[in-house]
Amino acid sequence: MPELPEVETTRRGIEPHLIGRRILDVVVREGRLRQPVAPDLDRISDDHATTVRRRGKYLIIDLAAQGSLIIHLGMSGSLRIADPNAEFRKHDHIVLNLKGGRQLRYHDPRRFGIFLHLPTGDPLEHPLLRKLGPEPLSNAFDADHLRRFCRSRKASIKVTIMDAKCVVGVGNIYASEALFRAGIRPGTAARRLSGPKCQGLVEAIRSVLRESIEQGGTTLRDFVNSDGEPGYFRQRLYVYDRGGEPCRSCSTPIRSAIMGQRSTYWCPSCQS
DNA sequence: CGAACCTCCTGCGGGC
DNA sequence: TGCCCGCAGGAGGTTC
Repeated sequence: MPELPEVETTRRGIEPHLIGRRILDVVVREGRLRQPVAPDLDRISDDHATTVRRRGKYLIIDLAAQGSLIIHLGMSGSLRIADPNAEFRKHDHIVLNLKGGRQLRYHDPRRFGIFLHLPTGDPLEHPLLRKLGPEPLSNAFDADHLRRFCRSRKASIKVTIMDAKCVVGVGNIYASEALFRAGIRPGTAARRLSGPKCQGLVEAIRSVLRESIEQGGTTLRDFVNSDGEPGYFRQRLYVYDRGGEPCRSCSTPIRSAIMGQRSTYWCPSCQS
């Protein structure tokens, strides 16, 4: 499931194929995503991308003349650079034919993703992006910010760091992993986190995301990069999806519970 | 405002 | 072996 590292891996993969490369045409094979895909998406034909950015888990492709594209991979989405002669797979929903004999394919079995065209305006001001919290790898995300955000929260720290208004890009996998690194139990009330604990958690979130990006993200089932390859961070997960298995640090069985309607994992010995 | 819950969808895996 | 059921999950929307 794409979180920040997987989206960043995708961004890095597609960027060199898109910048300055003319879009010959667009084919929407299945437009029923989380929001309907614009039926006139092919009006971006003959245009080209000037930048490929990421904001949280959203990808933004700025076009030279026709505004921008906002793409979210949802639960099971992926963007791949493909050979136009390669057969379509089930769930290849949107195809951009690029000059130079390549295709960008948006693939999304569960169709929780988003593929929007904004003809005009700043994509960062779009309602989906406008209220997002700070980027975890930016200076705006620090212990002070986290502490202030947590202060008014009755919810657990795990649910809190998954809230995009607190910090973007931290999904279910990295929430559990970051809390393990920081030695904080996921069920701890957010408002009860001390300053030093907030500092440690900020650093843990940053390090786990950075390292996962270096490994090309985490592949549990669906995620592949723009070349169709999986990410390799899964083998570095300490707690996620390891319920009942021995902690990789102290051998205590990893516990799991549902928090915020999401499966959550922690080591009862390493995290207090 | 925050918190809890619902919803979209398909693939997979457990159980029988 | 094969079928069926339930679950997984990002995040906006709804309700209280």
